[in-house]
Order: sequence, then C-alpha cells, then structure tokens
Amino acid sequence: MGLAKTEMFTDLQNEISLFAKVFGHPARVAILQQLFKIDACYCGDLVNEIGLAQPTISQHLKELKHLGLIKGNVEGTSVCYCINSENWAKMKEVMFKFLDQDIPKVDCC
Amino acid sequence: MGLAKTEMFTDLQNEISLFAKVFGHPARVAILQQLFKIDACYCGDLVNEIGLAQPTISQHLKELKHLGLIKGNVEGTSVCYCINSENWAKMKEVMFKFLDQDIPKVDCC
DNA sequence: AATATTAATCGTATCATTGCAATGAATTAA
DNA sequence: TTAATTCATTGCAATGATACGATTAATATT
Repeated sequence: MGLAKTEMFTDLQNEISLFAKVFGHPARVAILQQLFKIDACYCGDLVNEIGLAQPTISQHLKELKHLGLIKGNVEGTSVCYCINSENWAKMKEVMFKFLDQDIPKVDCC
Repeated sequence: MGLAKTEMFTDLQNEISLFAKVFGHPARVAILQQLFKIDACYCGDLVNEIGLAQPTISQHLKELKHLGLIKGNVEGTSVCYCINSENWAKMKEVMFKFLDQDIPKVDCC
C-alpha cells in the first residue's frame, strides 16, 4: 500500500522514523552538511554545489524546513538557508536516545 | 523518477542515507526497540507485538538484516533475531558524527 | 515600464515502498 | 507418514518519493 500505518505505533516511534526519513536521501544529507560547513547558504549555491536541478533542491529544502531542521530567510530575490539550532538539538536528543541504547550482553545468534 | 542519483554523492552521504532510510519506518524502529528491550526475539513474537501481518514483519526484518544491523538464528521452525552489536556500533559512530556537527554560531535567519 | 534574477510551485513520468494473501520450505509432533 | 508450526518468498495492488521541464511569483536592475 506504500502507506505506513502510523496509528499502530507510539508517538516516539513515529517521530524517530520521520526524522530518519528526511535523512534517508543523500541530497538532503549533502544539503545539511553544506549548511554546517558554511554558516549561511543560498539556494542557488546548493544547486551549484549539488548536481541536481533547482526545483529538486527546492523540494528537498522544503521537506527539511517543514520538519523544522532548517530556516529560510528571504533576502531580495534569493533565499538564505541555515540550520535551526534549537530544533536540531531536539532532534539530536531523540535520535541519540534511540541509537545509543544499551546493547544486550546476551547474544542469541 | 523515484530514484536517488547516488553516483553524484559521496560514499559517506550515501552510507548515512542508507542507515537513515532503514530507520525511516516506525515498524522497523519498533522491531529494533523490541530487540533492545529483550535480548532475543522470535519473529512470531514481533508479529504479535507489532500489529502487522507476518510477511510484512518478515520483509522489514530482511531489510534490517541486509544492512547488517540484526542477526537471525534458526532454531527449529522458529527464527531468533537479535541486534548485531558490532555493526550497530559502527552505524552509531557514522550517524553520531553526522548528527553531532557543530552548529554555526552565526544565525542568518 | 521592461528585463533579469532567484526561487517556489505545478504537472507529470518513473521508480520505490508498503502491505498482505497465497504459497512454499523446513522442521517438529502425532 | 501426516498434520501442524513457523517463517520466507512470491506476486500483486496501492501509495509514496524522486526528478525535472515549464511556469509563476517576487524582487532587483536598467
């Protein structure tokens, strides 16, 4: 069906999967890495840096913005993007807790 | 096109996105949480715990196994799954480095 | 005003993902 | 041997994701 049955999972499980999903494409990973590398970045710079078409980059930026991980600031005809520090920290906490669980001592396999 | 152009990204970017993609579904998050909670877990237990059909769970398990994050051990007619500690640690290191980047002091927005 | 620049949106083609019924494979129990 | 149990695999239908050309919207420049 291509549709995750979110109603049968906990809020935390859905939250983790939503964050993970947005990192599940190399273009969005590349965008975020670039935003970390240089403090502010214009959409056009990302189009040049990454080899995808402008509408494609714009769409990926939209998803990152929708999840609150980046902010966009209109400056004339161009738009400056940057990491949303507060939300990134919140996301990091959620993901760290999930990834950093204690691995069981007993190994069944 | 529904197809990520992996060739235009770095190995690290592709690796991060592959790990993230597998966490991008709440069922797989739930499976992993259960495997952390109880040391060993049979496929049937997961089908009961999570409300999805057996073939669906089996498919999610296959993806987790394919990425090396879990191991499966056949015991008679049932199969016991558990976390692959070594690979989980490797994955954690990669994801931590990505998530834990220094947030730029300068905020453009 | 006319043009140029930048980025968002729309529409669409294509491939991926999800979910499950049906079936098959392997082992165990009777 | 037959039946039951457990899980993997197959095949299909439905939905989601990706990419981009064409267009639109907004601002800046001339």
